[in-house]
Amino acid sequence: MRTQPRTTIAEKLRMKAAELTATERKLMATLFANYPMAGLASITEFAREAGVSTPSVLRLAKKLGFSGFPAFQEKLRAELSAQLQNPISKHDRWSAEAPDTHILNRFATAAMDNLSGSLKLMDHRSFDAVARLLVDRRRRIHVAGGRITHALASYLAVHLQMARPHVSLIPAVPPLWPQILLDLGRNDVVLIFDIRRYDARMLDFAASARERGAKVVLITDQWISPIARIAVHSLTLRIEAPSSWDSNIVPLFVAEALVAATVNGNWPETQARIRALEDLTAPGRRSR
Amino acid sequence: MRTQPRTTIAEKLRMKAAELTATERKLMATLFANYPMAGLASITEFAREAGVSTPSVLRLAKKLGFSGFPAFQEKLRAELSAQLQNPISKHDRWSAEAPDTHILNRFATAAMDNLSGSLKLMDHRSFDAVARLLVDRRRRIHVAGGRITHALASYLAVHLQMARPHVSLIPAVPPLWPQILLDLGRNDVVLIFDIRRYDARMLDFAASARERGAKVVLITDQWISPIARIAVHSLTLRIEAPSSWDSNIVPLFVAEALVAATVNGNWPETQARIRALEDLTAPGRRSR
DNA sequence: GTCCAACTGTAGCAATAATTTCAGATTGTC
DNA sequence: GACAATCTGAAATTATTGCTACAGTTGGAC
Repeated sequence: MRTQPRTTIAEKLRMKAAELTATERKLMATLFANYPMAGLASITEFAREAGVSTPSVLRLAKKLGFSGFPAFQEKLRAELSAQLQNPISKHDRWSAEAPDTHILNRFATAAMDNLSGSLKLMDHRSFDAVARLLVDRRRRIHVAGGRITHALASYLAVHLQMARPHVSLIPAVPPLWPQILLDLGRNDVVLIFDIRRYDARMLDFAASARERGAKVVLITDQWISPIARIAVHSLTLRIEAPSSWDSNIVPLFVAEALVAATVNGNWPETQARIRALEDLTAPGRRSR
Repeated sequence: MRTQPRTTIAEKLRMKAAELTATERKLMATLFANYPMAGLASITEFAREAGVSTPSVLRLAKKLGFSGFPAFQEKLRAELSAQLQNPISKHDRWSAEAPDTHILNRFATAAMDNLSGSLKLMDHRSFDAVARLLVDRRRRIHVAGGRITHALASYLAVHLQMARPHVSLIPAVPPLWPQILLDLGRNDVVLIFDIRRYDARMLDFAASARERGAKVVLITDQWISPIARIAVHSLTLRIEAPSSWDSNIVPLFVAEALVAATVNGNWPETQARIRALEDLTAPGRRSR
């Protein structure tokens, strides 16, 4: 006995996702945002919810093989009914179809715990102070990361470069560092990602940067890198994961939040910069 | 904020049970037999199901205080929707001191929504299929990303390299791609991050890779990159952020989950590999 | 630039659902 | 058995939904 229909509408949608049009994907997203309830209202309401026209809903229903909207809706009801009958399918799961022990669900739980843990651990005034440094256009920003965190540093640098001038990524190659240190001074900010398996050379680099007057900002894990003693601001995060390695989701989260804070801190200049950037990227056509 | 309406229709019905007429009790029984699905069909069907006439249904709805059948039905939907709502919303406030409008809290909320939304959008069987490809030691893995997502690709490549052999990062420089394509064949897997502002050159690359027999795997956003048509597996994610740019937290999440799945898929070999790697990293103290 | 194909929304029409009206059925009371 | 009060469903009416036709728009190919 099967409790779930052969192929659910959710599955059909995922299978056909590639061949859906932009409006149809809007509908798909709306439906998934509140599955399957969003599809149980009238076709008019569903369309309005997704911000598309009623015929678009109809076209999607037909694309999925239904004779019309009522048939589509009836299928949704049937699915829901089957799901409600089956007590095992606790709807409070992430990916309702996958078991709790599935790696996706375990990672999702861990990510949530890390995130909420980090926000409690982190001092939001330190965050604001770092954001102020990044907003200040007179300062030069250098972003560094270790072997694992270099990708994060790179990500942050790329985004900061879009938001403001004078941002550079410190290469992952220690022999190149001396010449960078040479030019550091009081107006420089060195933002370092240092997560356990702390790199001794990174500590040396941070110390030298500070000696030369640069402000060192640290993003680290709950075991706290030794660079914290040198840094003017440290953001401490939780990074545990159900795997052999730590999770860098929260560090990325902080990086993105810092970028957003930088952008918000001086929106007019950032906006002008983005415009100029787009003109350079697509020299042919005018930006809309 | 309450998740459950003050009094549900079920409660109202039980309270008023005494003053209901015989036909109305039939309706009540029918509704309870399959609560609340039975009431979500049209008034006609519900009436037929219970073996009464449509006006009787209407009278019951009015007796319960609703303006008409649609209002009654909407209430049922709202109840069900609240019941199905997943418990992420239950998570209490992040950093209690900072206001809700603080960028950290806003980002945290967005990240959570994206995560839960992505897990609904994503097909976990596709995820498993991708994981199986990554576990297979005979295949060569190539990871690619666009301008923004290159950092993610790099992150994934670095971690996969620790877990298994034959992993390479495709450089962010399109002129270098032809020589990579040259060597692609049936045993190659090309894993591409493509998030909106889709890169046309990346599409060409993916198409060429497929022509040569490589398996293309795509990680994309809810607007779905055109590469999806070429890929054997596509993972669709939600990436909206309260900022000028999209958030890459969820793509990173998937990358980490894929690494974990790869490691789990063949733990003995991975473990041996990590040991060997550590010996090479610290060449001075050769073990035994 | 021009064309073509695919996509999307507006507007009007047909189908169905929801509501009202009213006549018949039922029940209990004297 | 007659009457009144209440309940119920058939039929008619109204409101709304679902569907179709068509035309404007977009984006890509050449």
